[in-house]
Amino acid sequence: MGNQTEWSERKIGQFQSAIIDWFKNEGRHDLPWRTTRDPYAVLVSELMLQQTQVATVLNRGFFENWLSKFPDVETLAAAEEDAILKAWEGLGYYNRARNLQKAAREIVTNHEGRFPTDLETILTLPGVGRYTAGAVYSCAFEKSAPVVDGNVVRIFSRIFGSTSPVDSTAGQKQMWNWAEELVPDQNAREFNSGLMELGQRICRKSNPNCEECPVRPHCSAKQNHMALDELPFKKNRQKIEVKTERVVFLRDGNRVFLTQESGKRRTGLWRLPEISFETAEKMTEIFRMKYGITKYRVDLQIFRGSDLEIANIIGDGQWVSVPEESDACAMAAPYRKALTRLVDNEFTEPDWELKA
DNA sequence: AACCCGGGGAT
DNA sequence: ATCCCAGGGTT
Repeated sequence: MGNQTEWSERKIGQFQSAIIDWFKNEGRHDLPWRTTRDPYAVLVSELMLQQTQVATVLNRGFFENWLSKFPDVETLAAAEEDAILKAWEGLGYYNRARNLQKAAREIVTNHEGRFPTDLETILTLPGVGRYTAGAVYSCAFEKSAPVVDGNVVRIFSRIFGSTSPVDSTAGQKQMWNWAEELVPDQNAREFNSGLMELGQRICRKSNPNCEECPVRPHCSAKQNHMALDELPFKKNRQKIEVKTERVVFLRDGNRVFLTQESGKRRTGLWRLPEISFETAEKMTEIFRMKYGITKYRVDLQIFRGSDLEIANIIGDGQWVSVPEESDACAMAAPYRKALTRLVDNEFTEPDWELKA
């Protein structure tokens, strides 16, 4: 398999038209980021959608909420970090929110507040890689640039029956070469959006709906009866590690003690204070839950503490009122869930103790 | 090239 | 329980 499709101009044109027509007829044109051509709004959507499913952004109103709080680059550039993290709470990959603000600040200070209109300059914005630059360029400015996301990778690997690993530099390069060759000069927005939506809804990871696929005649994997579920081929699967995390629930009346993350992970977000194994040994465990983060499977254990243990808490913290101040704190999803449940139990059942 | 960064939807 | 999602940045 070389770097070119070896498709004729005529076949390429048929493929492009099939995708564009399918998008025009079957695409979801009501998605909030598709009813606008504001490049800032499109950028917001693309950052939110990085490694995040459409349903997650859509169903919880993250996009609309963000734009209501930060309607333009000037507002976002001037916003407090606490506010942007709170608006991003639950989406994960919180550096995306910080990068979005950095990008807004660069547009304000380096580009006179006007969103850059050429692909190369868009690509220089923080948090914007080749995919996001191409998506903004084609979807907001309706100009031609290739995009390769997880959907496009899946479609191309099946269309071209490619078994070379996509989680490699060579495999990625191949994908981008195909995208460059296939993206049309006109209607790049419809083509790129259609390609991705086709991957999301028809050319799915498992159980693809080939019957309704507009490019089925062009699909090498389908025509050659290859196992579609095994494409795209990947060589490496990540190994999961198990970790135990011990945190403390400190309550004083209607206030709880929280600390702020300062490492590389979930930086700036508030959490239940972490304690050592030795400190935890002297306390009573009241609640336990499991959650996954990146490559870890975390067993989260929550202990009841008193003011005396604050000296043993890692990092700086402060007492916050419940629910007023605690609701305003940006917290990672597991701690938000735990706190909600802890507070709920605490104020309804004085001597509760729950470990499952 | 390998690794890190969250959380959840779907199976 | 596992894969993977409208990826990008750092090492």
